[in-house]
Amino acid sequence: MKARKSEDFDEWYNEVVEEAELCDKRYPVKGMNIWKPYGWDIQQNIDSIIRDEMKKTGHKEVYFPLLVPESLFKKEADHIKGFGSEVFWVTHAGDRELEERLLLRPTSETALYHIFALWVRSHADLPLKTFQIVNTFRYETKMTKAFIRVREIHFFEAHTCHTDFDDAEKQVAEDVEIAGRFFDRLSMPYIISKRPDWDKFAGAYYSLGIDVLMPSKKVLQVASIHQYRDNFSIPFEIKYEDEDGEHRYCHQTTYGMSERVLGAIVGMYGDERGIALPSFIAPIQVVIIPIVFKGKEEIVEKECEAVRAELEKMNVRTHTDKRDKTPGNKFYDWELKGVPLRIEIGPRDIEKGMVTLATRDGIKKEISRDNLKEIKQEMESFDSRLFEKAEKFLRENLHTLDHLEKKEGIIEVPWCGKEECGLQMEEETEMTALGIPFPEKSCSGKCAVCGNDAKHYLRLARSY
RNA sequence: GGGCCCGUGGGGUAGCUUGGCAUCCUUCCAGCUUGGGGUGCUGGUAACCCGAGUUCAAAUCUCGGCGGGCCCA
Repeated sequence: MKARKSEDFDEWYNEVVEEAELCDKRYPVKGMNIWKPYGWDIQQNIDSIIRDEMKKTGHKEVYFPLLVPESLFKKEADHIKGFGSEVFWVTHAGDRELEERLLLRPTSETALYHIFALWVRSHADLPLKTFQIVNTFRYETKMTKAFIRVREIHFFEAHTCHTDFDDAEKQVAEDVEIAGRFFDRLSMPYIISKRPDWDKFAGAYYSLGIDVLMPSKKVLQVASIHQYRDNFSIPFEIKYEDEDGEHRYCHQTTYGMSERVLGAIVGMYGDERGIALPSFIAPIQVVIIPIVFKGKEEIVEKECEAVRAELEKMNVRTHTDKRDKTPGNKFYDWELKGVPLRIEIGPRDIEKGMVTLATRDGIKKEISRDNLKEIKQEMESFDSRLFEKAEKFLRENLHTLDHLEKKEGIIEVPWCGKEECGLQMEEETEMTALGIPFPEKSCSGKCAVCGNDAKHYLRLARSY
């Protein structure tokens, strides 16, 4: 690594995603990178967390087509207004112009809801809880950045339909819980904010944004939860017959996340040596480095294999690095790739009946060969150290103020709730309004702009 | 949306002002050596983003495209 994380985070980030072999940025279409095997492995592990959560909460996995006819896309007015300028169009097949243009989904509402209208007939069909993990496309005009702003997005989206607003609200609450468990697995501290009306999702009644704080002290939105009310069900005619034979429109919600979660992991836990992975998603949780001396190859090799087998039996994902490189070289390699734990086995260890353990965050100790169970415990404490470090950073950079003041990180200032005051705060601080804290935090001060009684805190930060 | 900078082996670079021979480091491959924090030596593979123009001659000058990075709204 050439760039230093502590000095130039953005440059460090650009370098580390390639050096750690997460992606290859040389594909000749802007904003479309290649997932390398190691990076894809990690992303698959992240996906499996949310897939498990979805299944546990009664969502069914679906997979809808990539192309959406123009006529469907145009059904909800705000939605087109929000996404219209960033869709990729398919206009030709061979050299014949298509009768109706097709677009690559920037998100899948319009594709799904046309069909939901056919699936939902009666109250017995509700709630309808679905999700899919697909690629979506947005023509970003701003600067692209690996995993953080891309044009082909690896997207998780849950879509639900409900009998009424209250039932949809329950879904929003469940989504908040799911997010909590999801980010816990990743040892990742986050904040939830109810987005201001001028910044909610195109077509939503309201939006909750989940943000994390990157080392550059800019926030990164990693997930969103939307309450649509009947904004989509009316134009798409998603109706059901209730117990009394009345026809009613559904209320809907969505929950979405992307590979930005991986971007956040890279940014939040990495250091000058490379990335660091929470053990739950690390493709390799323990790497074994044989310390080979001439004449003792066989003993060392055997011992490594025995340890590997024992760890595998404990369901620890283990890899032995048998490459013909010096140990120091291998240490740097695996640190770059963020492997949580490293075990070194050499003649000295074998004599003593020990193995040498080194954690990715720099703790080195010996553990008894007969007590490899400890490894599980070591992984857990590694994960909690990751969390504590990131949590401390978030806490230190979240400032609750009683007046408007430009600060690094996230600020919370009293706000009367009027759009013009909010917009003025954005302008004066050169920050983006994230919204009001969720759950709501009581605020008794005076609006930092107009001086009237404040209704909420408004959170602001510079953002990616 | 507005402005600025940049594209040379896989990665990082020198050369460009003043047109002609493309430099060094690293990675990679082969061999020996070494092996508890980037061993050493020998040999090898490998590059001027694309297109057009100027010219006897273009990495170098001009225009366009594509790609990358930064700043401001």
